[in-house]
Amino acid sequence: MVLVPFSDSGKSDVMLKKIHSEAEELIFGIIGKEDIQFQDSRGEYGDFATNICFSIAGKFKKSPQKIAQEIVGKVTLPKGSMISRIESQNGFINFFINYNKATELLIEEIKEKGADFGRGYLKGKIILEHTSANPDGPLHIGHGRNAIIGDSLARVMSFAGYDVERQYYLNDMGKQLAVVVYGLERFPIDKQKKKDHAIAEIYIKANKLYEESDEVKDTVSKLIIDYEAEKDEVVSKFEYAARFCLEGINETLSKLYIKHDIITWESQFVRSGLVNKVLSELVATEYVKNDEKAIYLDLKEFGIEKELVLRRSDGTLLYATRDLAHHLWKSSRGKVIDIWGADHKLLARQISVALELLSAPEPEFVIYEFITLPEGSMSTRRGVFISVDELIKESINRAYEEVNRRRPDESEEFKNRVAEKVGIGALRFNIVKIAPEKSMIFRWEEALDFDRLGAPSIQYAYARARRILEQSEPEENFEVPELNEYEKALVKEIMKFPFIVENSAISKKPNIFANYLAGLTDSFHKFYMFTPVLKSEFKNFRLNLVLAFTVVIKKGLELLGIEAPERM
RNA sequence: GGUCGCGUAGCCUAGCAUGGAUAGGGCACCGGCCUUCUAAGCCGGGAGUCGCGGGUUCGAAUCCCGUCGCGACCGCCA
Repeated sequence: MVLVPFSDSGKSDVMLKKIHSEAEELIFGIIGKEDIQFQDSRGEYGDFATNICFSIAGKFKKSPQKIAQEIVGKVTLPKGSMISRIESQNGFINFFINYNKATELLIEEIKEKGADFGRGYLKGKIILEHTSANPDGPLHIGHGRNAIIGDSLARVMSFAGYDVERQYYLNDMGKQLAVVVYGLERFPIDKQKKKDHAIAEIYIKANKLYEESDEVKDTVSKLIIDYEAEKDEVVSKFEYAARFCLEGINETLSKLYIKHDIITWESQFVRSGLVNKVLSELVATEYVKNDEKAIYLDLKEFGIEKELVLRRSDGTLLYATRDLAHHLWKSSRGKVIDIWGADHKLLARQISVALELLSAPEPEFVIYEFITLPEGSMSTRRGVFISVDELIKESINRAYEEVNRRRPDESEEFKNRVAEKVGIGALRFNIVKIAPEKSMIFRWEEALDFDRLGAPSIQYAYARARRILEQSEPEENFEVPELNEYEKALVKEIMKFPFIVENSAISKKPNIFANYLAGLTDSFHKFYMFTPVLKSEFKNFRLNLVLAFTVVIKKGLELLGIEAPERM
């Protein structure tokens, strides 16, 4: 692992940054300024290392081994250094952290900043769009992946310093919602069911009629045209249906602790005239082509073989055209990030190029691959899908069984409360920990995996730490003794926290953060096993260390939208 | 057929952007640890040609080329 230096070099209140700067200066003092990188080490190789001697071997006409030896021989560690030892081995220069000093500063910083420890200094407004499922039924687990990646990223980026606005783009002008509106006029809605599920039932039935009958197709087309023309009674029907479904969807999202700041309606960009404005601006470019009255962009020059149709020959506009206006609007508010499924990769490229033609900033896309069922792909239309609601229910049930088994004497209230936190946590974590570019096959036993280093294990580490602190409070002042290997490992993991926040935010990979949190947890469980706190001569110091850990792990869980139970 | 993504032990996965020292984990399997801060934990064990072939490099899981397998897309759908 290469540790990327902090982007804001002006801020040096981050421990690891301080230590790296010092290491850098020690080396520059001997060989002059060079482009230097540090990598994380473990075991006998110390805490971190640099391979600088390999890259300058040619320049100095000496072997890396020799250079490393010479540098290490010449270095004198200043008094009070954050580095305790420096060694050369195989051409690498290995550094050992002065834990005694670093730990004191680290814990003091955490106690001073509290939940703000690790907050980044990145600046700017981010418009992050995620979920954006069609209002034709409940979220299925594919939408769930979108929502969980999007929400986790929003949380991490926000903590890294950005001003993040979370948007849900509601596709109200498509065929799907029109079919739902058609269906609502012919079938009674099941009031017993959750709203989005009731809509799906209508949608599936109506869609069957749609596919079987040209007459129904015409009726639905008429609905779309009337909606676009803003006919009052049709508008109210569409809005009613969309809001009805969205209420159900939001209920699901809120169970996952996911909330959007604003909902944008596809239709609002038509109504405002922005879509037409975009169209006429694009028509003025040299890339526009006409073909039997249809208008499209020829983007071959940009490496995109498929033309982007903006207006059909019948004069109606397409989803992509409206989405261009939508993106233009978003980009006027801030830097745009979209969480999109892999099926939208082509559209993402087309949108990017078209926006470039409009002299608008290009959006960034986080593309995630599909979740499929063992028997094939999901489809709301065919009613073949696993809903997020189902997954939530199963996950909480499974969590309840676990709590009940492990804490049989606790109250029902306790079991239910813990089961919900653990169930939702496991669900979110199991999805966010996987890199978005990996396609997944959904298997219940994996989705309901409560094993080591998943969310329950992280939550458990927090609960264990809280249990210690419940029994004794750390004193304000503490002295750092010689640390054992478990304490060192724990301190080192905690030190990385601000780096990981920024790294995860900049690379837009919340899975990096999730994996870090598992590593931090691992170091705590090992510490816990071998390092008594309450019955130790270093009790006060260790209480302070445990306190620092709870601050960081709690914030870490929060950044993944996972609750940290005080007891479990 | 073309474009994009993925391919790491029986299964799942980290690392790949920024090439470095023994490829980290987890599940499953085997063997240990609860009179000591909650065992949702810890310790130990076996299991790997990093899909395959070439190239660049002092050094490749990581970069380049080729190839195979899987997925997504290639609508005047959304």
